[in-house]
Amino acid sequence: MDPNFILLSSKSQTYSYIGESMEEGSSPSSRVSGHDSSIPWDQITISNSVDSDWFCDEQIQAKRARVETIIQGMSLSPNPMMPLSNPREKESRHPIENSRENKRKQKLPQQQSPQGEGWSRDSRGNWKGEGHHFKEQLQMLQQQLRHFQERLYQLSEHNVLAQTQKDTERKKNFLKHSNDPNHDHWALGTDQYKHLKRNYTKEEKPKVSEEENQSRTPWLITYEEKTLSEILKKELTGAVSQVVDSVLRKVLSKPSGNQIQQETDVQVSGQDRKNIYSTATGNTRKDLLTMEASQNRSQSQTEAQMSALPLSMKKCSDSLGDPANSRMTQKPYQVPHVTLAMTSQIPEKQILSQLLGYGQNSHWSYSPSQISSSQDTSSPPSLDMPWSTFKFQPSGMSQRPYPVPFTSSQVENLALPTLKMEHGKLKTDSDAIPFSSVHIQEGLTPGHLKKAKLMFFFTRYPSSSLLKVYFPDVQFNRCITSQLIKWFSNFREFYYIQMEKFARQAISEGITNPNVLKVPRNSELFRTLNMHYNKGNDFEVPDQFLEIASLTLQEFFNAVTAGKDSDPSWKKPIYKIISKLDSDIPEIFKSSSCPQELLRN
DNA sequence: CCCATGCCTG
DNA sequence: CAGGCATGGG
Repeated sequence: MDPNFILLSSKSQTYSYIGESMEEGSSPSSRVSGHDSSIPWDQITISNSVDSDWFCDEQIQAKRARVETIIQGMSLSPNPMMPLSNPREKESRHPIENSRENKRKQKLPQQQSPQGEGWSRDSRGNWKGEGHHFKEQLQMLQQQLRHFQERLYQLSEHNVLAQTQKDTERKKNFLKHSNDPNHDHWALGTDQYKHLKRNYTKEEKPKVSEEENQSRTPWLITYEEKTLSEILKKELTGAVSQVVDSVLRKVLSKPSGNQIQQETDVQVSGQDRKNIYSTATGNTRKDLLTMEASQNRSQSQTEAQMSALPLSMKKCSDSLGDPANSRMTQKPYQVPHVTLAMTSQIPEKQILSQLLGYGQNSHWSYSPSQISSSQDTSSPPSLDMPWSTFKFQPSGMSQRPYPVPFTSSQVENLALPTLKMEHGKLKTDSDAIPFSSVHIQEGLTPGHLKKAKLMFFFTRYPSSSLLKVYFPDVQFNRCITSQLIKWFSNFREFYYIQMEKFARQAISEGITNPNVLKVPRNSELFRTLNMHYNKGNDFEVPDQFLEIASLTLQEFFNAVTAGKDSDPSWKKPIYKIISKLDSDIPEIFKSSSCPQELLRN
C-alpha cells in the first residue's frame, strides 16, 4: 500500500479531481504547460510553499479550470456522487481493496486512517476531550464551508474577468486562502458544496441544470452561487451548530459514561431486591422476576459492555459476498472531518439510532427536500431521510453509496456511547420511524454480549442454530455467527481455567474428597464466575449452573488427582462431560428486547 | 475443502 | 474478547 495514499487521502481527491477535469479540459490553454497537471495543482491546493511568481502566472488558468470543474460537477446530474470516472482515480482509491480472502480469517483487519488513530488516542476514555474534539471538528467544518463559499464566489467573479487580467489583489486573496491552515480541508467543502448544489439544482432549478449541461455558461455559477450561498450558509451553519450543541450537550454531560442509569434507572431498594432474589430460584418464571428486579448496574459493567461493541463494528467487513457488507471493503480514505458521516461500518439501524440520538433535527442528511426548505430548521426531518442520510458523503467524491467507515476505535468512542446514552430514548423514538420496530441488528451490541454471558449459565455449548433462535434481533451471517460462537468459546475458556485453578487449589489445600467440592454462592469461585458472566449482578445465577460448576470442579479435581494432567489433552474428557449438561434457556432470552431490558434495568 | 473447535497470544 | 493458527471431523 502506498503510505502516502492515506495521508493525503482527503486532499488527493480534490486535486485529482481537478486534474482530471483539466485533462478532459475543454480548454487546452488551461493546461499547465510543462507540468503534469496534477502536480502543480497539488501544490496549489495542498502546499503553502508554492512559488509566488509561478503561481501568479498560472493563477488565472487555475481558477478557470476550477470553475469549469465545478460546472462539470454540477452537470453530472444523474449520479451526483460520482464525478470520478478516471480509471487512474479508481485505482488509487482501491489500493488494497482486494484484501486477501483468507478462508479461515473471516474478519477483515480493521483499517484505520492515521487520523482516526490519533483521534481515538487523544480522546479515548476522555469524554471531555472528546467533546472538545467534536466541537473543534465541527467548527472546523463550519469554517471550511464559509471559506469555500467566499472563495467560490470570488472565483466565479474572477472567471468573467480572468481572460485578460492578472489581478494582483485577487491573487493576494487567493494566496491568503491558500495559506489558510485549513485549506487542506477543502475537499470537504468543495464536495459538500457540489452535493448540495446538485440537489438544489435538481429540485429547484432543473432548467438551469440543463442549461448548464448545454452551455456551461460561466456566469450561471455566479447567479447560482449567490442563491446557493445563502442557502448553504443557513443550512450548514444551522446544522453544524445544532449538531455541535446536541453532541456536546450529551457528550459533556456524561463524562462518566453511565448514562443508562441516570436516564432509565428505576431504583429499587436493596431490600426489595433481596426479597426478589431470595424467592427466585432459577427457572423461567423466576428469571423473569429477577431480571425485572435487576438494578444497580455497575459502571464496570458498562465498560465491559462497551468493550464488546467494536468487534461487531469492525469485523465482518469483507463478508464474502454478502451484499450488505460488501461496501465495507472500502478503504477509509478521508476519515476525520465529518464525524457523523463516517459510519459505513455501523449497522444502519445503529446509524439511525445515532442520528436520532443526536437530535431529531439532525441535518446531516441533505435530502433535496431539506435543501429546498432550508428555512425550516425546526421541523423534524422527513421520515424518509435516514437512507439519504447514509448516502451523504463528506467528500462527495466517492461513487459508493456509503461513506467512509469509522475506525473501530472511533466507533468505540463515538458510536457506542451514543447508543448507550440514548437507549431509553431510542425505544420511544424508534416507534416513529418506519423500519425499526423490530430492530434487526447487523452487528452485535454490548447488550448481546451481556445476554450471551447470561445464557452461558444455561448453555456452555450452544449450537449456531440455537444462537439464531435466541438472538432474533440479530442479522446473522457467517461473521456474526462465528463471533457469537467465539464468545462462548471464550466463556468456556475462562470457565475451565477457573475450574482448574480452584480444583488445584483445593488439592493443594489438602482436600481429598471431591464430594466436598461445591460452588456455593458465597464462595470465591462463585464470585469470580459471577463477576465474569453477570457483572452487574442483575441476574440470579441458576442453581443448575452451580451444580454443573461443582461437577466440573470435581472432574478437574479427580483428573488432576489422578495425574491425568500430564496428558496434553487431559481436559477433553471433562469437556465432553460438561458439554452434555447444557440445559434449556429461559424463554425470556428469546425476546429480542432482552438485551435492552438487561441493559436498562 | 470447509467448518468448528481449541489453544495461545495480545 | 479477538486474532491467528493448528487440528480434526465430515
